[in-house]
Formats: sequence, structure tokens, C-alpha cells
Amino acid sequence: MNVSTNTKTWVAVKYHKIPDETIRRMPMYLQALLMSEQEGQATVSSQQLAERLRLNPTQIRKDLSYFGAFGTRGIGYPVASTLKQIRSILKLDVKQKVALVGAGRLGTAIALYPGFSPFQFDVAAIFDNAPEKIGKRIGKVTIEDVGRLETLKSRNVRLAVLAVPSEAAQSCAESLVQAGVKGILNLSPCWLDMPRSVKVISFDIATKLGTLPYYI
Amino acid sequence: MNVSTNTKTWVAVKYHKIPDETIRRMPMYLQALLMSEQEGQATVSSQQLAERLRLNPTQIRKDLSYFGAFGTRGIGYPVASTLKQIRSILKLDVKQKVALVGAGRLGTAIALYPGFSPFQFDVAAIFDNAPEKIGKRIGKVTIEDVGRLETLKSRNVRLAVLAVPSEAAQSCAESLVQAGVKGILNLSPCWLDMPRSVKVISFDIATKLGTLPYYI
DNA sequence: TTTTTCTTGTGCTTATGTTCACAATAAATA
DNA sequence: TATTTATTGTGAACATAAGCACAAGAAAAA
Repeated sequence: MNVSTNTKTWVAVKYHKIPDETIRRMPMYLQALLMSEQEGQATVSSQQLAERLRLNPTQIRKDLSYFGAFGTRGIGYPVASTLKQIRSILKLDVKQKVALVGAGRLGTAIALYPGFSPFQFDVAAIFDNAPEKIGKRIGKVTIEDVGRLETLKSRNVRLAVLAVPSEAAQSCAESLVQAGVKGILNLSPCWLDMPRSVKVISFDIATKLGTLPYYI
Repeated sequence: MNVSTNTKTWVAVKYHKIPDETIRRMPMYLQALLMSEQEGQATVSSQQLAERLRLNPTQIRKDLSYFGAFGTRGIGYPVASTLKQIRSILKLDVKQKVALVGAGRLGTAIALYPGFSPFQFDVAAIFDNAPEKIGKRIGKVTIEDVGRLETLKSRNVRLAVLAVPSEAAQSCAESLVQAGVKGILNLSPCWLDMPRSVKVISFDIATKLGTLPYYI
């Protein structure tokens, strides 16, 4: 966000706690705006965004307003500049390097997942502990031994996806922190004990599926 | 869920609307209790569960109390019978058949994902539209053509995991509904327009990862 | 038997998140 | 220029969820 030119924005971000739920929705707004852009729309109203995402238009306006006034009354939000703003807020305006730990089936699927493209993530390194996998390639990235995790520090990788068995998750996570990683997406059904300074997002496909029969 | 118009539901939930967040946590309790069982514990306190899951003990007690009084004051929760109760609540006491649509990398990873074991899901069918995949096997299951989705009705499959590209998600979901599926776990970053009677849980790995740089 | 210890179940308070309702205001139209 | 139309931004009301604090009650110890 361009802090220097917008006092109001700066104040808003600085002195208001932005709801986690708002942050959770921001990537959805990014995706929806990208679709509007591809359709050639110059502006988009909260109503249109809401229809695409099946959300309440007020919620979208309030979410965006936490970061400043991006829209124009009577018109809506300018697609290009709002996209730019959101990218900046989410720190997705620069290519974010991501390390992947675990080159199993799930890890491989993630390394090659086309859904990352709107966010410009760069899977910069892949690690595994199986000797037969080391040196092989997934896409353009060569699998390295987990022993080399510490090299992440000098390679400026601050994000990681953890796709290892639950038993290995905690120790891998600790190595990642040691290597300077600040954000971890954990895909195993276990809690990671981490310093406060490290942000962990965990979710497990099985746990999600586990709620489904209840609702049927 | 509109309680007032649905007598069955009204009775089932014992006159309380059960918070969605409570349902979301129930599979976690199931997993934690399984671990206690494997460690040979006969009872477990909300405190112990809370430490394992990094939750507040009060929250666990309140969640469980929505479904009845399972514990014993001064002692805690009996592991075996509470497990049984939770399985019954989540309808995981019977083996739930699941259809998987999309036998790509992500679909394959899910079909073979060991994390489903605590929930006893049975991946009973796998579908894809790529002719070269039809007839091949993933684990013990043979990949079928998506045209055969309608056979799910007679095979009594009521749950599905959707691991297809976003563009295909809506039409696959409609076929699933046509085939009598009542619950869908959607892994693509798009909204599914479904009848009220179908429960959809959506999440996208990229969208989750998209929030991470913000926090670091 | 009485007291102490432990832990559940829950009313109530606090925290977080959503939505309504409407003033503000930019552009289009008369 | 005045009026109408469209849409944002936001204070306040409402809804949902979390957590404190403690009575209730079960077993163990005295």
C-alpha cells in the first residue's frame, strides 16, 4: 500500500485491527477482480463482485474500506487499480518464493497446481527425505534433501507449504523456522508449536470431509 | 438451516441450533480421542484434549454439551464411549461411501490420502473424462468415465469430492446432484450453485496460501 | 462419615463478525 | 443548472462465537 500519499489509509491500517475474516476474503476479491479484468470491465460494483462470490455487497464494501476508499460513488471500483491495491495489501505484488516440504503425491500435486497463478507464487524449492527422490525434478524444480532446508535463509524464502506425514510435521516446521521461514501452510491434521512470530495456517482435507455426513 | 420448518432437525439437535464452528471442530475431537485411545487412556479431561488441540477447555466442554452430557464430573470423558457418540453424531459410525471426481494429481493424492482412516471413508468410485485414464486403477478403485456418474444413485453414494478444474466444477456438481449426491467437498476456487438440500464445503489451497504473505 | 480434590456443564459477559440503513457524492439526464 | 440515478463508505444494530466464573457433582482422602 502506498502509505505516503494517503493519510487516511495509513491511519486505518495502523490503528484498526483488520478482522481475520476480512483477510481470508481478500484473495477471493483478487480472483474475482482478475475475472472482471479478463472480461474487459473497467469498473465493477460491489453488487457484481458479490454475485460472483455469493457474498453480501455490504461485506465487500466494508472489507475493502478497512484499507481505504478505493471506489467511486455512483460508479464502483476501478478494476485495475483495485487489483493493484489488493495485491499490495496481501504482499502479492512481488513474486513470493515458497518452499515445499514433502514431495509425495499431495506435495507434487501442490507443486504443479495451476490455481496458484493468480497469486504469482514461485515454488522455489522442494524438499524430501527419501533418497530416491533427491535430484529428481517436479516441473522445473529439483528435489533436495531436507537436510538442505537451512539453505532457505540465504535463498530468501520466507513461506513454506508443509505436505509431510503428521509425525514429521513438527520437526520439519522447526527446521523451517530455523531457516528463517515466517509463514507455513500446514496440510497435516496436527498442531504446530511455533514462535508467535511465525504465522501458521493449517487445514486437513480429511477433517473437512469429516463434517460433511453430519449435514446430509 | 430453518429449524422451524423442519421437525426432524428440530428434534435431532435437541432444541438448540448447533453452531457451525462446533461441527467444524467435532472431527478434531474425534482425532484427539483416537490418539488418547491408542495411548491406552480410559478417560480424558477437557484440559488434556485442549492441550492436544490447542483449544480452550471450556470451548470443548461447551461443544460436547450441545449433544448431551458425555463426561463425568471429577473424572473427565470416557474415551471409548465419547468416541462412539461423536462418530454417531457425525454419522461416521457407518462406512461412508465417497465418490471422487477428477483423477488428476490432486484427485489421485486424495484417493490415496492416509488421513481419511480415522473417519472410515470409503472411496467407492473415481471418475474422470480423459479416455486414457478410464479403466486404470488408483489403489483398488478403477477409474470410470464421468458419463457413468449417474450410476452413483444405485450404488448408494451420497458424498463426493470434486477435484476438477474450475471450469468443469459447476457441471460436474450438477451431475452429482442428479445422481443423488447430498454433500460435496469442492477443491476448486469457485462457487457451486446448488439446491439448498445439497451441502457444499469449498476450499482452495491457493486462496488459503494467498493470505499468508499478509501476515509476515 | 466428612472433607478435599477434581472436573464437568452452563449462565452470563465479552469479543468478533455481519448486515441494515442511510448520508455522501459522482455521473447522467432533463 | 437542477434533478435523477447509481453506488460507495460507515455508524449502529444485530448475530454468532468464545471464554470466564462458578455451582454441581463424583470420587478420593481423611
